[in-house]
Amino acid sequence: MNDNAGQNKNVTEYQLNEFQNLINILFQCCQDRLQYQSKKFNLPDAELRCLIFFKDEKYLTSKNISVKMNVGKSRMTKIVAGLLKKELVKRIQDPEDHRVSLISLTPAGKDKLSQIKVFQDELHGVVLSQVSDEERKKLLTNLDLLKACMETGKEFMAD
Amino acid sequence: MNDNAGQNKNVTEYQLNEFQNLINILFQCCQDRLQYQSKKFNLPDAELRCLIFFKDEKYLTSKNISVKMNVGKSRMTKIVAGLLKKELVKRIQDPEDHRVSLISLTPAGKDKLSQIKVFQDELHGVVLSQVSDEERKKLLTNLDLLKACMETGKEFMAD
DNA sequence: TCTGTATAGTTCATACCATGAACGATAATG
DNA sequence: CATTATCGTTCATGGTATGAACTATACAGA
Repeated sequence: MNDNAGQNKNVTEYQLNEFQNLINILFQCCQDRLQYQSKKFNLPDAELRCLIFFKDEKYLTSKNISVKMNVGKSRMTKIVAGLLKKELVKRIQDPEDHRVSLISLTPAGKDKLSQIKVFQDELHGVVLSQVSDEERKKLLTNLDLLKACMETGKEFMAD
Repeated sequence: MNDNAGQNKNVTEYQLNEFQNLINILFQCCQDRLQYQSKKFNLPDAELRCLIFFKDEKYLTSKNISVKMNVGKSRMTKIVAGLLKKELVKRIQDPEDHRVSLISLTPAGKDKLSQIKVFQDELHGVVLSQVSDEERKKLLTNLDLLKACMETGKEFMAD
């Protein structure tokens, strides 16, 4: 194996171009969606994404979310500040540790979140319903495969 | 058709979740790549992407690139300024129209561009070479299908 | 108990991404 | 020639993100 050093084994020039092209388009679609929903819900994207983590959890700490969102804590301060100002979340002090504050959704926040969820489900439902159930299964399988491929690609980016 | 109003025809809850999950992961992978190559080539992402358009064209105008990149012209001014300062591109006045300036790569810019291309080809080559040629073809077909699905999804976002 | 040491969170400086309005200069058209 | 359109710059604004410095609290060990 790997006896053709430098050349990507078997991958044709055509496949490479096609792949790069498709990935770029797909990526752009995702970005367009983020921008659209950000405008639709009148919420900066980071704040919107933050809200979504409350789908599963009632209380989250700032640190907590910053890990999930993969941003620094200083950034997190600002995101939470934005949500507080819009009164979509509220915060209380953790009675067991005065360093941390527990963040949770206000009723308005819950409402917003459910609207977002409906939008996303509907949109992705529309996208998936373009094809038959048969093809859908194949599509998901292939996306899963692609995920694995890309995961491996990350090792290539280990500087 | 469409006799189950509201409900996305046939799309199961499981498929919906799986799809959203996969898309998010894939999107994140793409973002990670952009960030990595931006760091690797010591170039802001926008400037790097700008450079790539010179793969096919020798001369481009500011307006020209701004359309390709889908950004406003004021933004373009700044991106080009960054590349000029780094001496990766140079500009000359269009002799036929004094309003426009023609932008082209310097030798350093050509060099940078070719390095970027090599990196991207290698990375995507690695990703694709994870699977057999057979699967690769299926994968590309499915990505193309997904592209079409998403294109249709855009109509859903016609506010 | 006192003393590091670790952690949560804020503030500030910096840099990048992107838009939109206002503006000067230069075509192009009538 | 005057009007209109286009190219590009500048400026104000706001969103995304990092990293360093700092405060306050918690905790573990001498």
